[in-house]
Amino acid sequence: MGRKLIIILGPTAVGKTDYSIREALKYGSPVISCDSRQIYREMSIGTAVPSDEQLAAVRHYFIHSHPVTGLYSAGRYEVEALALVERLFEEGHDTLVMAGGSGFYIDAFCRGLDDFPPVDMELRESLNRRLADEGVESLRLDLKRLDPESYAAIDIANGQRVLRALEVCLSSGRPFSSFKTSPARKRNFEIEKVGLTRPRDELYARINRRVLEMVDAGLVEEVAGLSAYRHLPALQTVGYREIFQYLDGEISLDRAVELVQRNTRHYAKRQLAYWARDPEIRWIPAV
RNA sequence: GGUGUCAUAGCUCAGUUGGUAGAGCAAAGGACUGAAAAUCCUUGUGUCCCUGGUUCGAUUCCCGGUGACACCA
Repeated sequence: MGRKLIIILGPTAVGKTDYSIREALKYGSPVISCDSRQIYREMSIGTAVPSDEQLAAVRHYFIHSHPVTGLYSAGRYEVEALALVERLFEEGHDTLVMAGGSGFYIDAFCRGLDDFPPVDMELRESLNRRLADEGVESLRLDLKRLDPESYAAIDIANGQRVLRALEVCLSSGRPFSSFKTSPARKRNFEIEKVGLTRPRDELYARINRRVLEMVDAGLVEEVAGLSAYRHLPALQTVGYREIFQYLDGEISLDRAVELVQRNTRHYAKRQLAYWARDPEIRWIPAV
């Protein structure tokens, strides 16, 4: 019997959770979440994790599984999710269900990332300070010298990208580009990608409504309780940054809600652009 | 009912000494190899309220209409 893994993807608020639970029940599979924010233990309302009933109905992995204080990444997800999937297949599953909206994590899982050296956090912090103080140009010049190939290939207007390439060069003593071999790692199971779609106006209406529901459910309290962590990458998240601004007295609650709605719409748009070029996805209307 | 002000992009408005227009926001399109709900790039959107007049030419000036707002009755 061939082993198969079905990935259910789609923009935020399209209806992945309901659909994935139905699929999981059909195959007797757990749901393996692929969501870069729902993995965090301390975040619930603002990340729209499945409800308690849904979590009780089907076993979920990578929901509330990691602390916000630990640095997470697509690379770690690739390793951890692959190990889990391997184990579940060994235990006798022949069809598994994965669901999530983090396109980069899905790609890391399906195709793999190259092996880059581990990041020195002190180096990253000092580069971040340089980026803030001196601007991108400063980092750009170093990258041009150390790794002209990356300099030509990456988006040099993007400070985060320039910083990443440079930190790999500096910590390894080798050009960032020399690590990129794009191996397209083979997986020993079949992968089927199913994309859920809705008309744009319907999706946006669902997003707007869900943000209001989050506020009713206590989003402001959840965010207030996380203020000690607000500078961590995990909290650089739609729905959290805007509420922090409200709690700081910079904007009204109404304005914060509007911004969360708008930024969530922008996020959905970015997700759709990311997947638009993936020919492996079979798109079906969400119901 | 009278007087005045206004009517331009989806919204808020700027502007054209008469040569058919531009900002912000909203919106749309795109990039992506360990921060990815992050980060970065690109782009418009038009019966200039309607009729008529003056003019080579009116969104701009004039007459009338319609609507909104303010004040006076």
